[in-house]
This record gives sequence, structure tokens and C-alpha cells, in this order.
Amino acid sequence: MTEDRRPTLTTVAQRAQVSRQTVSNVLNTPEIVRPETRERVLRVIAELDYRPNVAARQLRTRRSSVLGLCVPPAADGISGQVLDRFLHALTEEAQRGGLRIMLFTAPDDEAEIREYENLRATTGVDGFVLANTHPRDPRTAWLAAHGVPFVSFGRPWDRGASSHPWVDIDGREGTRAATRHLLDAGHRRIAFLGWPEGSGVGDDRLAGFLAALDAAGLGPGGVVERCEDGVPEGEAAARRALVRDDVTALVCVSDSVALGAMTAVREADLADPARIVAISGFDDTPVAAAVGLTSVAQPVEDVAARAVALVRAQIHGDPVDTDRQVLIEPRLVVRATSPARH
Amino acid sequence: MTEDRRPTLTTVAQRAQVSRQTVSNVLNTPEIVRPETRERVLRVIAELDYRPNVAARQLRTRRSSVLGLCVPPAADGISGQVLDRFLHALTEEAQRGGLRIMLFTAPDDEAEIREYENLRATTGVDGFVLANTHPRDPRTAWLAAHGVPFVSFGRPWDRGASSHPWVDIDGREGTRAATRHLLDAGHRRIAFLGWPEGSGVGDDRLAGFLAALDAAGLGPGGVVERCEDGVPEGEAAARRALVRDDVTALVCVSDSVALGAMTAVREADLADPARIVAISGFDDTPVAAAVGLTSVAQPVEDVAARAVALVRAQIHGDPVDTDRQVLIEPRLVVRATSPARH
DNA sequence: GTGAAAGCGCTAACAT
DNA sequence: ATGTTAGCGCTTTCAC
Repeated sequence: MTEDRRPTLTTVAQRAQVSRQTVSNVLNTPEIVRPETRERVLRVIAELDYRPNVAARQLRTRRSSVLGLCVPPAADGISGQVLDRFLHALTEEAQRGGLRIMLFTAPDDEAEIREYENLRATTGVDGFVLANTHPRDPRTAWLAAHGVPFVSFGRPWDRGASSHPWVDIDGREGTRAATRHLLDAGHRRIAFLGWPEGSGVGDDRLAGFLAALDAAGLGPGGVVERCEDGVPEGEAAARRALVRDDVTALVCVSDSVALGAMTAVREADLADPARIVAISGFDDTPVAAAVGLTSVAQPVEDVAARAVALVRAQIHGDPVDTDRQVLIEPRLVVRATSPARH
Repeated sequence: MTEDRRPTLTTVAQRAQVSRQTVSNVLNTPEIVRPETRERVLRVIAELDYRPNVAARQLRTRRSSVLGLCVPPAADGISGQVLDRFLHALTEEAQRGGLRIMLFTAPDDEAEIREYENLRATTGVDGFVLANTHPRDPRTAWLAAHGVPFVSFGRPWDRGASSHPWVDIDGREGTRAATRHLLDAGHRRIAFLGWPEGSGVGDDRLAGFLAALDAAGLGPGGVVERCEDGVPEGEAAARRALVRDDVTALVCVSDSVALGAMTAVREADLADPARIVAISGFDDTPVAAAVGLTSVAQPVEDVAARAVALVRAQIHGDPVDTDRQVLIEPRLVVRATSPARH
């Protein structure tokens, strides 16, 4: 058990015959150091495998290069997957830019706010990423009021909510693309299986469906069945929609609902072999890929990249030249559940 | 924008009329401080809302109270859910014990090892949790060789591998319970849908199946069909198993395989209404709950608790009185796909 | 361009 | 039981 400690700035300085400060400059402001000195110092750094101690740096600079992320107590079913993919992407993107992601949990919004305070005061976390904002969210208001850098994955859905930096995926455009795809495949009577009215995300997705119908001259309005998110719920909703004999395609608000719809459709297809009902889901979860479900994919990597850029700008106090609100286009992934009609 | 900084030990000391050191003692070794002094200091701490600066503490104590966790580049399908649930549980458990989880990524094992070095040298991460160990894993060997505290969720599957602290779930016991459940339900000819031979986890689960058959006097051996993990793969494997008319139940190595099997079974049941084939999966993913699939649940909360305890013991240099290897019993969740035979 | 001094907030070691 | 001293490793400020 060797007890010798890691090299420090002083170790490097001695060995390179310069002052500590010069070594620090080589690392932080290399351009002000004479090239030959710089070379020599860099060589010693490599030789000794020197790495700066971030705790010491943080103590001095009051900057931790750490972002906090609250992981929700329970994964919310199948669609929870999206959040997990986002977490992977975020970690990767942050790391690429010299930032780290630190996790924490809280049972409710108030507790989460207390953790923000705590993490700021103790660990000196530089900023936060919120991944599950909801209407009337007290957390964004608190963070904004306290001047804490943050960004949310998800728009604020309240009318007149104070605007804060966010990145989101254009759900409306997603369902619009899915609906257009089904129209192109030859379907004329398409139903939408959505969530109960009032959820910002769900309403947004419904809007895209209606817009596509309208644009095709099939509007205004359309067949809409609503249900809570879930597989059996989706199955029941699909049954209700399929009562109408002319419905030949279902645009679903989520992969969970779509998975349930697939069961209902399978029965309907058996009852009337001439009636092949097409389906599209939303989120492009692994389940969708597994069962061959056409779905709308959320490019979480793009979201992560923009999100990191937005917090970083706030941390560095950079004037944010690009928009502080970013809407990202989703991508339709066509699979077996939406064949062209012959 | 008020620029006044947070209170420090000195602020508290002055206000409480004691030395800095006494305040520190109140926080770290309260028992050596006279009760009345302690009370007074604590009151001031509360008044000023003082919180210790962890960077300063870390600089002094060479301890960060941070655990590193590598998130895999890509979520591996439906069963990836287990890992995500583990991550939630781990965060919660760590936080409860005053530890934080810091995320990082690496494209391969070698890069991950480099990150270990990096995180140790720069951030002073106290230990690591590995969640995806595999046969011939160079990472555990490196960590052990360098005396870095760590624990893995998952046994080392190599014969004669150097033993390190780990926590795992007893997959063998899981499939044994599932098989026994189907035997109790009246099934006599049960097939196992497993992964290709050679994966430690898959072989372990198969062993439980065989053991249960043996114990019931139906062994040795049994109907075994193998396939890669995945829904369509599971469907094909189930078809192969169901060719035998006497097979009335399928024990599946994962929920993905089981989900595929459900499709095959549905067809078989339609072809012969008298033949109701039961199914069980493994992992108890949200999908299983959604489609009513009987499955073996992994109590990741327990795993997280034991894992945190094991790293903590190493960090503190505590003599580990309990076993450094912990095997946790899974729990069978009975749902609609395994009704009793009438 | 380089060096010296000071101090970020904390705790280990010793003195009282 | 409490106080004093010193220093963890780094960067900011100001000399040179």
C-alpha cells in the first residue's frame, strides 16, 4: 500500500524549474506562456501524469462543473424509457464538455427545491437539468427567482408562464407526420387515441393529428378517443374507435396506448380479414421496435446537446445569442404496423 | 443581485462566541462538545442557515462522499429497465447515507478504466458501482488491483475469478419459483425458453428450471429452446416449443422473450381452444405489468441498499463483518398468463 | 512572461 | 472542553 500522494502544481513546478503559477497558466491560459516554457511544463505534466484537483480548484473559483439532475422516485411505465435514454445522452454530452452529472432524488417538488438549495450551498452545483416539468411547476419559478442556471427538457405549459430556457420535442409535428404517413398510405378515416384533455403534451400531440386531417381536407375535427396512459386502457380505447367500421388507422399518443391498440386491432382484423387497421405510436421505445410498431422517435441526443449548451451559457454568463427556447423535430420510424393499402 | 457569500465556519464561530474548531466539532464530533456550547452553536447554525462547503472539506479530508456510476452508451432493450430502476434506487439509498452518485460514460472497458483513474485523480471519487459486469471483465480486476472501493451488481461469472464485493439476484431461485408455480397450477410438461449457452445469467436461470423439474420427479432434463433476447426471437422459440402438443407452459428467461411467446401462444390457443398455455417471464418490467405477464421481480431496492453498504464499508475501512458477497431472493409476481388449470 | 503572496473553507494535530 | 496553528491544492492579484 504505497502512501505517496498524487503530484500537485508544486511538484510539477519544481521539476519544470518554474513557479507554481506558471504551471497553472499553462493549464488555464496557455497563450500567455512562452512556447518553450509551455512545452517544458507540458512534458513534465505528462511525465508525472499530473491532474488538477477539482476540489481545490472549486474552492478557489467557486465553480464545480457539476450539473444536478433529479431522478424521479418511480419510472412511469413504458414511456419512462425516454427519460432514461435522455439521461444517457445527457451524461455523454456533459462529459464531452467537461461537465459532470450528479444525481439526487426528492419525494416532491418542495423537497426537490430544498435539495437545490442544499446542493448549491454544500456541493456548489453549477446548474440543474429538469426532465419532468409539469403545469404549475414551482421548481422552475424558484430556480429562476434565485438566479440559478438551469434548463428543462419540456416546455412550460402554463399560459403566461415566465419564460425560462428549455428544450423540447415538437410533439405536434410528430403526430402530424404520423398522420400524414397514414394518409399517404391510403387511409381516409383515421382515429386518434389520446390522453384526457388538459395534459400539455397530450393536447399538443392531438393538435398535430387534427392539423394533418385539416390540411388533407378531411377536417375539421376527427375521431378522437381518450384514455389514461397504459396498455389495457389503450386496448379499450381502440375498441371504442373500431366500433366505427370505416376507421382503418389509429394514431396513438404513446407506445403504451399503441401496444394496447395492437391487441384490439388483431381481433378486429381476425373478425374482418379485409380490414387491416394501421397503427402508429409515440416515443419509439424498445417495445415499439420489438413488436414492429411504427412510432415517432424523440431525438434525445439533440435535446441533450442543446440542453447542455443552454446551461453552460448561463453558467459562464455568456450572452445567449441563440434562442433560449429550442423546439426539436421528431422523426417518424415506419415499421410493420403501417403498411401501404393495396 | 446580492453578492454576499454564504456563512462559513468563521461566521458561525464569531456569532456563537467560540472558535472555528469548536463549530467543526459540533458538526463532526458533537459528543466531545459541552452540551450548552453545542446548543448555542447549533442555534447559530440554524439562524444563519449555515452548510459546510464540501469542496473545502474534501480538500482537507481527501474524501468526496461521491460514488461513480458508468451509464452504458445504449440501453439494451426492454430489460434495460431493470438497470434504470436500479439507478433510481441507488441514488435514493446513497443520498440517505450522505453519498452522491456521479455519472460518467465510456465507449468500452479500457476507456472506462481510464475514467476511473481520471475521476479518482481529479474529482476524488471515493468508489464505484458497476452495474453491467460481464465474463472476463478487466474493470473489476483493475479496481481490485488498485485498491479502489467498489461493488458490482452482478456476480463475476468466470471460474476462479478473484472474488470482489458484489450483490446479485438469485436468478436460479427465480426460475425455480416460476417453474414450481406452474407445476402447482397443474402443468406437467413445461418448456424453458432461454438464451444461448454461455451467458452466466441465462445459464443460472435455466438451472433453476431444471432443478424444479427434478425436484418434482419430472427430470432430469426438460424441453429447452434457446434464442437471442428479443420479442420476435422469443416468438420463434415459442413456436418451436409448442410443436410438442403436450407442452402447456413456458418459462421464459426474460420478459422480451415472454412477450414474443405470448404472440405464439395466442395463436396456439386459437387453434386449439382446449389448450391454454401458461407463460412466465423474468424481470417484471413495466411491459409485463401492462400485458398481465407473470414474471420474476428483481428487488433492486434491496440490491441498492446492500451495494451502498458494501462500498461504504470499504471506503471507511470498516472490517466487513457481513459477507462481501450478497445473493438476493427474487419475488414471483403472478398475473393473468399463468392461471390454474381447471 | 514569470514569480511571490494571499486566501478560498475546512479539519488534523497539538497546546491549553 | 476549547483554542491555536498549519496546510490541503489551487487561482487571483499584483509585483517584477
